Amino acid sequence: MEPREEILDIAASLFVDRGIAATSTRDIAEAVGVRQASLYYHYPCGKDEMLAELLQRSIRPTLDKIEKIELLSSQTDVAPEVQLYLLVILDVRTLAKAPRNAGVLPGLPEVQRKDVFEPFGTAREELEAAYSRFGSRVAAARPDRAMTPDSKQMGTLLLEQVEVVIRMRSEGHPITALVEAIIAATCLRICLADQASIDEAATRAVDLIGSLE
Amino acid sequence: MEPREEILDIAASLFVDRGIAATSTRDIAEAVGVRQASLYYHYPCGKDEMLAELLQRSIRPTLDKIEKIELLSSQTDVAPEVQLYLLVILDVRTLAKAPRNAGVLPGLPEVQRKDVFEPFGTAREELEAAYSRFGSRVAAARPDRAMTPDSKQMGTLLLEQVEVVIRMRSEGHPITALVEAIIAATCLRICLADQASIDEAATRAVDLIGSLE
DNA sequence: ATTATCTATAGATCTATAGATAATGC
DNA sequence: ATTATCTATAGATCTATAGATAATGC
Repeated sequence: MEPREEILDIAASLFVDRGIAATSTRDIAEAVGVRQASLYYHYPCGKDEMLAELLQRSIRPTLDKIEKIELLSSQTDVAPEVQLYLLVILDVRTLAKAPRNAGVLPGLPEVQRKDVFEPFGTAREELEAAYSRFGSRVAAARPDRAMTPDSKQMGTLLLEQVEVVIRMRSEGHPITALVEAIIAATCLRICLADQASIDEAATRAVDLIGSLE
Repeated sequence: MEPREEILDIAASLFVDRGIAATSTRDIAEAVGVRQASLYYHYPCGKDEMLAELLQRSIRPTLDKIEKIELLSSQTDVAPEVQLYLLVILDVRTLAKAPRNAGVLPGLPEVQRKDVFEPFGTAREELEAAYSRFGSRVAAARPDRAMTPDSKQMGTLLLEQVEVVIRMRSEGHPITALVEAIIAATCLRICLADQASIDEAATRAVDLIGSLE
């Protein structure tokens, strides 16, 4: 691994384990096996620059996936349940694969207050909007509307549901196919989908997912 | 409010907004309107002591609630679905009322590494064990066991589900009765409860909750 | 005498820069 | 000449303590 990449990887693991402010440039340098000042050769702006790069990379490949799903849905006929199921599975997998579980970083208050957080924040809003759109479409077809959250709450609830993956990883749980399926099913249930349509969506999604990854 | 209490409240809000390491004793003192050194009169051990007290208070009143629910269930006949529903609602309300949304603190990596975290950590494990126990009892009665997580995963999933409340508060969403009901219903669905038994549990829970609060 | 604050500061970090050194590639 | 590291350090914090001061309660 080139030095810049190695520094970033080690910074990620320290940031995730201890937080940003609690990680000094010296800590990073020591873990890398280099002098503190040498980090500035690769990252002239220090920790913030490393953080910015980590956030940049975690601005989910998922945003691209949304476009792909919507494109696919405009070409062939894909039920709303299947669209949501696909989005959830792809997002869960992205989070499950993120190196060092870097998905925790955007949730840290000290990170959210930094300037470098901004682009990530707007990207996250787009993602939430997509969840809100997909979820509302599933719920719209249901008879019993009493328990339906408004569409903004819906977006938040679905996004939080998917991000449970981040917390499971933090606690050391492996993200198995069963966990994936449970989270996807839970999301559909939040939109009041019944068991039959969930099972069907799961089957359809498995067929389609290859063409989206 | 007495000074010690006011300091704690302001510390909580700064810790939640910026993290612990990123909040200096000076920041706290300024917000309180007192000199930095004066904090040590009330909190001789500084920030760690404040944090310890905040964690102490958030070691959920919920642990008491578990005992109450189990006591009640041993006296009268309470369906497993109702027991879980009650636990979730009481836990959600506890988190919803926590001052300054202090429930975020135990989730911060810098907090988890501190010595003062330990008692909180074991309390959280007890809570997770209770969720695991309650959830497994609901799932045990269901015919379709394929989608059931093992009981350790179950505990984590349910606990994470309830803690979505913390994240919703962080994002500014009010925790309405509808949100409460959705979270409780989602927890039951994770245990594969069907809609009819969820509706029934909700009704029964409303009757019983007064005697537990 | 006790309580609650203050001022001043020692000592410990931590970041980021300046300038030296060595190795590599043309 | 460029690249990648190093040593040394200025300047900016930040914590926690010592000791002074003022107000309160016996």
